Amino acid sequence: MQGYDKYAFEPFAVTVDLAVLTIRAGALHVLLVERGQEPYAGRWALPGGFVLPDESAETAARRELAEETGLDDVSGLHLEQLRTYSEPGRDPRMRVVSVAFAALLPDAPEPHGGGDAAQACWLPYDSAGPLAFDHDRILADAHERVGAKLEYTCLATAFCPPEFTLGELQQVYETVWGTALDRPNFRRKVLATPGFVEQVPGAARLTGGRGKPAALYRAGGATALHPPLLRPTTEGRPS
Amino acid sequence: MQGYDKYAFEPFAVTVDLAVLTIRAGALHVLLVERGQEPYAGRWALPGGFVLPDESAETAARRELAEETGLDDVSGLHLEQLRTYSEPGRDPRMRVVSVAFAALLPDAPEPHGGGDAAQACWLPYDSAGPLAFDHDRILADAHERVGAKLEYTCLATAFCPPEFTLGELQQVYETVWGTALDRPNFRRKVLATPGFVEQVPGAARLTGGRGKPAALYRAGGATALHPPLLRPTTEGRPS
DNA sequence: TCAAAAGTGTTCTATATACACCCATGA
DNA sequence: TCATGGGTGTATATAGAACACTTTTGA
Repeated sequence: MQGYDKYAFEPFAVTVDLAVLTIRAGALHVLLVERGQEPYAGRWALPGGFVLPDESAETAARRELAEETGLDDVSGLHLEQLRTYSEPGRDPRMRVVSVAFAALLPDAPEPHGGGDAAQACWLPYDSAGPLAFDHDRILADAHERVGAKLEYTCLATAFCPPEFTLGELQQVYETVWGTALDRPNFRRKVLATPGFVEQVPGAARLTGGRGKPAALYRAGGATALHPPLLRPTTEGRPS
Repeated sequence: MQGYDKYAFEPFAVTVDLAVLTIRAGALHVLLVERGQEPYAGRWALPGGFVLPDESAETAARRELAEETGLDDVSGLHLEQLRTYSEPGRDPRMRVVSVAFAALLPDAPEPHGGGDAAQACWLPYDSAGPLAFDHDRILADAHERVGAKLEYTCLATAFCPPEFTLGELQQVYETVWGTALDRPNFRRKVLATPGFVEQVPGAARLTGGRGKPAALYRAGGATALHPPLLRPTTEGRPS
């Protein structure tokens, strides 16, 4: 750690990029902004921005999230640091090191379009065409990470409103993983894990217009899932 | 993304910090360097350094690893990005954003002490007292991450030399997790996972001076472990 | 011939899976 | 009364844990 100040004013910009995910109408959606300037003008990109001098990356990410979504209170939302992307050529203009985050939202309010972005909206994950910069990679990493964490953490409730049915919780798993799950077995697994969910006494909600009203649950205090809820064998997932 | 150049010359330094782990005499060890200057002069710290203008964080980490360990070829070693630490006050001198990595080494050559560091050596993980900066936290995060990845990836072979016995592989798990495992069951699990290890035909090695010589194995091609090799229930591990 | 370490086999139990079935509600 | 979604029960297969046992080597 000699020569500490030698590179102190090298032109490194530090930014955050956010993969904001939600579930709308049974499909995974991403919050994207349309770029107004070169490079990649007119292309979709992940929302993000500079880390300010007195901010941590997490603080900057939460600020950007609030700006882009227009939500009053983003303090309770799940923000997960993915990794940092630092390849020298990832931004053609200058050296930009970007700390990427995944954010999980329960309901999907229409984005303000406020903040920096020219235009912001929710797009289905599958049709989120080629994005600007290396954002395709970041988005794929976010999806993979979230999918993996559903297996061994209680993260799924972050996609749900404060009160939800077990059917809605199951839909989170099915949507993120892209596989169907056996409802009775899913139910047993979830209820057998202490602290995953806790029932709201007496409450019930009609989900599809028809059918028996479903009991409502809240997120419990647990964070880890023991034993894990493994996705149906995909044979050799990436690490 | 307006005002792109506004903060371009804000004094952000980007560094890498490495938690270099190995197993020596059945105990987890960390590579540490002694700081020669303030702040934290005389204290142990994780090796690390600045990301150069034309490097990615991964490249910088590998360069630092080679400098600190004095190894010729660090290209095959496992380097894993942990996360980025960016709290404004983490270095009292200036704004330093650090990308942390965990590196896993098979055998433990005595470090050169070359490169920047005044002195470098291996210390047992448990007696790696209070480190400089937020390096205690980084080291703990590295341990947790490696422990978790042993469960569902073939990462354990990264701690082993090119040819190893199943007993040595088991010792990796036991050392990192701090728990004893049933040898017959461990053996079956490992051999039942295709591509985890492959036997070196005819080769055998005497391990403890006495006893039956153990068959030798090489790391296989697989990266993921299906089904996972879960550590004995610790009830509610962190996410 | 004993201790130590490798390797094999067997039993018991917990968990996962795949269903069949019943319940409550709106159309 | 039928379709729809919620909730319960149960048989079977698979995987994990515990432990007894055999094999091969050096002292």
